[in-house]
Amino acid sequence: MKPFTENVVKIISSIPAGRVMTYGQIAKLAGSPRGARQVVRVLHTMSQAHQLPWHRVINSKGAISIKDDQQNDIQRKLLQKEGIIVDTSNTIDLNTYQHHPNEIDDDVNLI
DNA sequence: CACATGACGAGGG
DNA sequence: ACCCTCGCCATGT
Repeated sequence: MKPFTENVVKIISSIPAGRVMTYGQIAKLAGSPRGARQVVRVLHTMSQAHQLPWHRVINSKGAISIKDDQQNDIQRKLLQKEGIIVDTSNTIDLNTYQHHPNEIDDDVNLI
């Protein structure tokens, strides 16, 4: 597996339940700042074999991006099942749920 | 090598 | 805030 693809797989695998990351954010961390579309490709090709939490990846606006209605529905339900609130326009509040890998684990252990 | 693909994203109207 | 266009780029064929 090529480095970029491998990085993307690792990053996506590391997203905790109840949090999300954006395509662009993942691409940047994986070493290709403008490679958001490559993240999409990785999701298509590697999701099954690597059992990726593909549903935790959304677009820069915080919205679920899948066009197919049924798949879109599945993603929304998977996210809600993890406690994430998805509003009526299929959007999630990034300030609340976006995962930033370098930060200290939140909530519980803050002073 | 040329070209198509794609669950994107930034910017402008 | 919505809609569209255009640039983007790792891979596969």
